[in-house]
Order: sequence, then structure tokens, then C-alpha cells
Amino acid sequence: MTIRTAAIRILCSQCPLLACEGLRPLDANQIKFMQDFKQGEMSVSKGTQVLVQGSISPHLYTVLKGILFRFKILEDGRRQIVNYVFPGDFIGVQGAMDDPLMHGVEALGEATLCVFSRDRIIELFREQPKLGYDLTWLAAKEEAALDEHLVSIGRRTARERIAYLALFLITRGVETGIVKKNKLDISITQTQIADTLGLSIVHANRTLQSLRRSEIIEWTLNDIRVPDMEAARHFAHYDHEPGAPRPFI
Amino acid sequence: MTIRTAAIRILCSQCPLLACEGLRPLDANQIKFMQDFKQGEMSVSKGTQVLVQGSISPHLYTVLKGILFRFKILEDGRRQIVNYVFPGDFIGVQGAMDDPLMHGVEALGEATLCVFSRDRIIELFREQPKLGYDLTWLAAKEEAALDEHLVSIGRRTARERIAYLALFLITRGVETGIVKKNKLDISITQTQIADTLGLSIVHANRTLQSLRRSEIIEWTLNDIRVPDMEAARHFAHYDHEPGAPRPFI
DNA sequence: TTGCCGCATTATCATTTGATATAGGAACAA
DNA sequence: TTGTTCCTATATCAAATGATAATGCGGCAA
Repeated sequence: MTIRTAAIRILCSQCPLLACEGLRPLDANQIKFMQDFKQGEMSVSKGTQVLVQGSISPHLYTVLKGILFRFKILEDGRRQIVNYVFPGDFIGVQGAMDDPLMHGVEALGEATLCVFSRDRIIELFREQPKLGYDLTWLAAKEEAALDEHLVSIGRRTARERIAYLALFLITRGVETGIVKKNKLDISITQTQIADTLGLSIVHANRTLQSLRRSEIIEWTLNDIRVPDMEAARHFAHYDHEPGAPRPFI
Repeated sequence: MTIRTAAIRILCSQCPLLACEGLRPLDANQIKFMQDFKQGEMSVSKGTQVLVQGSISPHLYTVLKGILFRFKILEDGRRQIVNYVFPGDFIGVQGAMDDPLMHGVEALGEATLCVFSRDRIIELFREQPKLGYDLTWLAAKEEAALDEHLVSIGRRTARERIAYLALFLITRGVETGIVKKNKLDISITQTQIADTLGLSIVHANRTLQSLRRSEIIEWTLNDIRVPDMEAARHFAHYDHEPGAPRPFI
């Protein structure tokens, strides 16, 4: 659990996301604006909570590197992971602009984030309408992902759910250009899988093994492998393919 | 299943939403802009699909009157209702700006909608940055609602889920000013409740009756009644209260 | 090395939830 | 009136999932 905040070391013109296949790069003018808008950087280690449920955060973030997850906790400790956060994603808006955060965000591994000031967000809408539009676009995508998660938990069987999650994560990886085709290096525990899909940990384990034996999904602490993407998509009733390049700010 | 599209009869300056308690009214300048932006109106009857999953819709809508729901269907017919849509809500953005819709929207009863052209949405961001910001705000609220639904389906028991949904709907009703305190006139079938909460219809029925006997929730085809809101919130582990006025466009 | 801790695994048993079938009431149209 | 259709309600049985407990293994720090 380490947090290292830093002054600006990475110039926006050198932003690693600009080179990221799957992400739509900003134009020169936008980069100039963002350079001024950018407040700092933050590097965190595995397990660090970047945003804490119930706190009020004056910051918004864009993920530069690493994968994180968003979650909610009930007072009695039950946890639900609501989505995963990939490079290029923007976090901190969800829920409300000023109120205490209704969810937390934790890093799955090493991650670095770009820090913005919440107060200044309206400037972005005024001075860079296209970026404002892009923010709405990203929010719409997030909604679409949450919709799909709801279908999974609500209507898919345990085996379908796990296959769905594997496909979802790999597809997100492809979309952000951090992975090639059918294998994603990502460190997710079975407890986290269970908390994502509304299963008990024991049942998640059972189901994982069943899928392994059926050679549909190979999922370890280190990576997810899908031998036959098409077959898995059919099995999970999930035929989402990587789409248009995602904007980011 | 009736759809009546009409030329503009309601001037934006007379928009029923302006008088709606719980919604934050537009200023004169914004109203003028929206009047030009508005393309028409649409009235639909109970059961009508306003947006059809898989189709490409050239329109976006603001709900003027009535309650609708968003849902997704798998090829084999399994349905998941992902959220409910109240007056002041903006629909059609979720999922993507150009691609085929990944969800449908159906009216729970009589409803009327304000119609906008999808192509022109970028104009709104350019000319009315504050309204663009409001759209993002609404999207953030939608995400927060979906997060909460995920917690319900994933981690709440069947009884908690139904209590949660009752509270959620009543609170939404209060927020948009269409209801007073602990009773909401809304026509939802048990099948729809089941499809919202990831339950079978039989189990939804069982649970509904159990909650009725416990005097926690009274839910009929015509309305939802919660005798003791505080007790119900405690029971469902859901303590969301109506918040700041919602913007709309 | 030793001991601790996080994670995966397995077994056994209890509980929740789903599937199927059937019936009754209300609304509505021929 | 009769015959639909939609919705709620109930019963019975089967299947999926959860709870609890115990084991093993690898990493890591004292």
C-alpha cells in the first residue's frame, strides 16, 4: 500500500496514452490545454485504495498505467466489485460531483494516475467542448459496461458469468491496446472474481475449475487465457467485439 | 402499443419539467437554445418500446411525463431490466453514440417524450457548455444507480433486494417531485420485478408476500407503499435520501 | 530455518432459488 | 354470455448456490 504523489514529470505531449493503440490521441491544441489542466501524478502499489468510499475527493484521475477496480461495500462487509478500470479511463466522476464518494477504487497491481482538480472540471467543458463531449462518451460507455454486468449477475449462470468476465476483461485489454488477442496478464484473486459476479468464493472456485476442465477458460492468479474466443463468446452469450478507438482526456 | 409523434405543441418555456419540484429549472437563455434544439414530441402508451435493442436510433429523448424502463435481452429470451427512467431523464446516449442500441426502453404506462436529433448533440456542448456538463452529471448519476443495482443483485438477499427496489423507486419519485413521501403510484408486474432483481417470478412472488406479511413493503400492481421508510432503509441496508435537485435538458 | 499469511482447493451439509404445473381472479372483446 | 389473456398465487420437486471447516502450498519476514 504505497502512494507516491509527484510533481509533473510526464509532459502531456509525452503521455504514454498517446501511443496507446486503441485510444484516440488528442490533437495539439487539446494537449496544450490538458498540460495546463493537469495537476500532478500519482503512483500506487497493489492493493492501494486510490479513492475511498465515503470520503470527499477533490481530485479526478485518468489512469495512465495499470488496472484497478471500483467497488462498493455494505456496512456489514459485503463487497460488490462494480467494474474494472483500464488505462485511459477517467475516474472520480461516478456518483456525484461534490458529495462523498459512493464507491472505492483499488489498484490490482502497480498503477500510475494523472491527477486533476475537481473544481476546474467546468473549465474543460467551457474551453474544450469536444473534450466535454468525450467525457460524456466515456460515461456512456461505462453505463453500457454496467448494463452488461447487470445482465451477467442477474441472468447468466455461474459458468456463463465467469466466461463473460474473462471475455469482458480481455476485450477491454484489447481495446486499450495492452494485450494482443486471447491472453491477458492480470492478477485477480478468486475472492475478487466472486465479488464481481455475485458468487460465494467457494462456488467461484468450483466454477473456475469446471471451466478449466471444459477448456473454455484458463484463469490463474497471473493471467486469463481463452483458447477459443469465438467458442467462449458463444458459450457466454456475449458477442461484444472491440469497437471504435476510445477517447481519453 | 401506440406511438403518436407530433410537431411541437409544448413550448420549452411552458415545459412541464420547469415546474417540477426536485428538478433544477433552466435559465431563459438555455430555454431559448433548447427550443431551437427540440425536434418534436412523442406520446406512447403502456408497453410501447420507445427504443428497440439492436436498432439504430437517430433520436435522443428527454422524458416529460411517465415512467419507463431500460432493459437488455439475450438471444434466448432472458431479460434483465437495468434501470427505470423518470421525468427529466435523458435517454438514448447510453451505450454508444452511433452504433446499434445495446438496450431497449419500454413505457410502464402512458408517457410523453421530448425528441432531439442525435446529430446535433455536439452543438449543445459547443454552445451551452453548462448543459453539456449537466449531461455528464446525469450520466454520473445513472452510473451511481447502476452501481447500487449491482450491489443489490450481487450481494443482497431476495428480501433485501425487493425492499431496496421499492425504496429506490420511491426515492426517485420524490427526487422528481411526482410523489410525496412513502407511496408511489406505479404499475410494475411481478415479472418485471423479477427481471430487475435477478429472481425467478415464483421466487419474486414468494418474497413479495413475505415482505407484505412482515409489513415492510406493500407492493401491488398499482402502487408501492412503505409503512416505515426508516425501518425499510435499515432492513435493506440502503440509506440513500433524495439529494440535490437534478438538472435536465 | 520457522512460523505466519494469503490464496486455492476439497468435502460435507444446509439453504436458497429455480422449474414446472395448476388454479383463480380481473379485465376485455366477440 | 363465453372465451381469451394477463397477472397473481400455491404446491411439489429439483438444482444451484452458500456456509463452514479443514488442508495444502508458496511467499515472506523474523
